[in-house]
Amino acid sequence: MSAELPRTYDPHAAADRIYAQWESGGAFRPDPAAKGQPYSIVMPPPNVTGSLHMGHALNHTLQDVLIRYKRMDGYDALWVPGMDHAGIATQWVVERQLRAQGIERRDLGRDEFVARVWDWKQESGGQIQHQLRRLGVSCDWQRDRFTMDEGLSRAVRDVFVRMYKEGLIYRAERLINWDPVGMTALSDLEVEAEEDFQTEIWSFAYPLADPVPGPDGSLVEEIVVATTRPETMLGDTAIAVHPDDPRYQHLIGKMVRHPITGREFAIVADAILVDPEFGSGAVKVTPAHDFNDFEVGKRHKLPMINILNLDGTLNEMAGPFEGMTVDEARVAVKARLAELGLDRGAQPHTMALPRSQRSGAVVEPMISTQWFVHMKPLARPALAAVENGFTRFVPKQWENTYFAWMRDIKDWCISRQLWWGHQIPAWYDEDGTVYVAHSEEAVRTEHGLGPDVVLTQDPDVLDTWFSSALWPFSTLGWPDQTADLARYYPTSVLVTGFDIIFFWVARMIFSGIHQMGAVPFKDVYIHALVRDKDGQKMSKTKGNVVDPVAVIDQIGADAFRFTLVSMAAQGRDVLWNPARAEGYVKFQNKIWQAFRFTMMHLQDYDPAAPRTLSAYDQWILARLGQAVRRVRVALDGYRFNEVASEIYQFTWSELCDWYLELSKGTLYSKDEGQAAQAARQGARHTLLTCFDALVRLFHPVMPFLSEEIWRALPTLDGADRGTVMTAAFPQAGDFPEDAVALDQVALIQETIVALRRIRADMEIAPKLEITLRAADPAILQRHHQALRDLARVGAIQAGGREGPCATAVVRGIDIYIPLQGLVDVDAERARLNKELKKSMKDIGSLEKRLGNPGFTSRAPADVVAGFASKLDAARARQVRLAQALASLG
RNA sequence: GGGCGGAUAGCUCAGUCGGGAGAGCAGCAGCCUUACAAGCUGCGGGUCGCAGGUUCGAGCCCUGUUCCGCCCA
Repeated sequence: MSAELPRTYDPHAAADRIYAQWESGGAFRPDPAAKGQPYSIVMPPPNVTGSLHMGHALNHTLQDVLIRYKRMDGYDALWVPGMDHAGIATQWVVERQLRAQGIERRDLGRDEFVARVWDWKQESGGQIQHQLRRLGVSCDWQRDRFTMDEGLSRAVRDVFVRMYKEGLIYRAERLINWDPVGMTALSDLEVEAEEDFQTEIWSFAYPLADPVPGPDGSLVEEIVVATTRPETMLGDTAIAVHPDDPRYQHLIGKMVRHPITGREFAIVADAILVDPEFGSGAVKVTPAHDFNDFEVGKRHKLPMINILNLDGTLNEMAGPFEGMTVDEARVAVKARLAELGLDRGAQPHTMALPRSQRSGAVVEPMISTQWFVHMKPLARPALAAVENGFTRFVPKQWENTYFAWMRDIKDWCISRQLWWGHQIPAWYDEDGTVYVAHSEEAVRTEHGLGPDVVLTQDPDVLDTWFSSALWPFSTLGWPDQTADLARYYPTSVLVTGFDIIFFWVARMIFSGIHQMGAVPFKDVYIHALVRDKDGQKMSKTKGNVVDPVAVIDQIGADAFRFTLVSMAAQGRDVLWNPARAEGYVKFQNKIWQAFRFTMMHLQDYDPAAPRTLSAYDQWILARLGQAVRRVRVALDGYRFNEVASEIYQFTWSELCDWYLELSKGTLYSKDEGQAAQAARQGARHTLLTCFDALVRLFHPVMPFLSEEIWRALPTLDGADRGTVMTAAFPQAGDFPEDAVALDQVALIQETIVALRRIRADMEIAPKLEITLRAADPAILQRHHQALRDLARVGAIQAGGREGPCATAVVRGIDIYIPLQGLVDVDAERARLNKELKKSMKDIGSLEKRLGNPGFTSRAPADVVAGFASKLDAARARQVRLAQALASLG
């Protein structure tokens, strides 16, 4: 059989085939008949325009690890996949394609354009889902949902109508963020600050309508203001100064004249807006184009003058500057004011420039009528839910981020001037009266409007996140009371990145509470961003993007996943380092080699034959049990890097480095005696047992490799094993502790390590056998084979030191290695001196600690006792080493 | 300006009771030993950012501080 196994593992050979078998075999679907509780996850829906990036790969790998673990552990595990319609992004993709054919969106008309978007979605949308399959995700594709599909659209309309009727959604004229390139309103969250934008702060003078005497008696004819946006002065409707500023007391309430339009307006006192330390201490106020000024306008009942068109050019209110872009107007206004002799100079200035997350355009605050969600009433229970632990953030520190945002929440602008998305279920009659209902028909019925009344639906669509906020229940069939909804809501855990805590997590929480009366998930596991190995964010412009699909092509999904899992430490960025990945490719191969070894020795395995288990067999099984316990604890605590670490350590450092080597003596023995045969069957049985459990243990992380090995392993009854996906996840109790075996093998390991060290230090040729001598060699003799195989020990004799010997002190026992003809005595003397020095340092530190009365009296007794016994052992060792040294003369 | 996170071996990072500092990679030395040279064996390498404090005892807790990153305004 082993002859059929390739010498090296090819991660690509069977991956696609295995995945197809899982999927067609229904292994991804939940099993309501499972003995355990439901365990459910809804996938953060990737954008339909997206392709797989490292963040997705990490996100989905972690979810897959959890869902595979729980599924194997007997839970009725459901993982719902899906995609997001990504309003702006998708509209842009399709618009760009049409434009390449010379077609403009507006020429097609709305219905035709939306139809084209659907066509595009059918053909090339969602390639990310194919890429996710490459990664091995085990979500239930039969439950695949899309935020624009019929069911979810109904949920969106339903929520909108309900919340409108509850007064939680309203339409109003407000200052909003306007994207002049995307030509749509944006929510606060969709505006990103470009930090460290270098500009200037430019000062100019407003002439007073009537000059007044200043404090010193001279005539004051102007007031100087400073701004980073000179063009907005066309919309100024006040000047503000601090009420306590002595420089301006005499000007409060006086009027200035607009140097371009001639309008007159007042100098007002406002303690909130004005920082007297900043600039001249006087601020121009443009209520229609600045959020702070808007508040000032409300406080002082100032008029609002909108100077911008929707495309960002200046409108008729800008007089001679009409039609210019903001940038052009800035230059022109400055020039005009300079001509008028009002320029008062400029200073370099660094600021944060608001940009649209999608289009990159500079966002303009603009007065506009839009739809909003009234947030305060929704935020209150959403805060309480997390405060009271109904939803738990992991790592916990993210709760603070959530709280901070929720406590200071602003109303949410949900309307977007786009065509692709959920059109707002609101209709207007010719008087502009608004009616909200599920459909035009419902509007007519509910409001008794006859067919003669002309109704027009609101052309705007809803923010994509409005539908994403419903995802945990809309995907399960809500508003219908489906069986899925009853069984799988609330979901068990949400796995996502911290960058969308506000966009998505928070909104799902208040939506779930409001619509369902229960939080949407019990845990939120927040993972980090994937950066490059130098900690830089991956971006196309930097050219440091790593394509996960290319990595999978190169090293396979399993090694890729294992790498991601091993790097997913809580509260830390994931720095993608190819060197780490390379290490796990080697690990994958290591598993393969151990598997080949196992299969080689299982050829003659007979489950029915008598077998005896050696101390090594019992030892590795006990260690396996410990590894299983630790892996489970790590999985339950979302400590993914520890999961990887435990699997790696056990497989390589315990199973391969020790057990396989220790078992060779038995396995390769030619002894045909009954005892030897039973021992061989015992070792074979242990190999099978280990691999059988080990592949189940690492299946959630490395699904393909585990499946290949699982299917190749023989079964006790010769029956088909089925898929490892639905095999039971190992329990620690399957492999009980065996204190005697653990202790005995630990002693042999220590002995072997000590002997190897002596051999290396003293440069004893690897092929030369050494002789051991000890006062009571019984235990060494019992493990003679292991000592021979792992440390080239020849004879083991009873006795003490005779002639020049090297000395190993293991657990207070002296073991002598006669050096006759092996090595020169000086080398051993040097070695012993080195050991002795170490030992004395050791004793010094222990004595110091135990000599401290504060320690002995205050530290817990078991801790003190622990150190005391360490000191005893260290002293004994020192004596032995000194004797050995003396014996060399 | 407010908040959060990080700083531990040459590099990348673990370190969840406060009880003698760890891994992988890199480095050095030796090995083709019957699963694996994508391997095996051994070795060297640390002022746990800095300064205080609490404690018998601090990488870990507290205060301050420097630098880096992120979020919010």
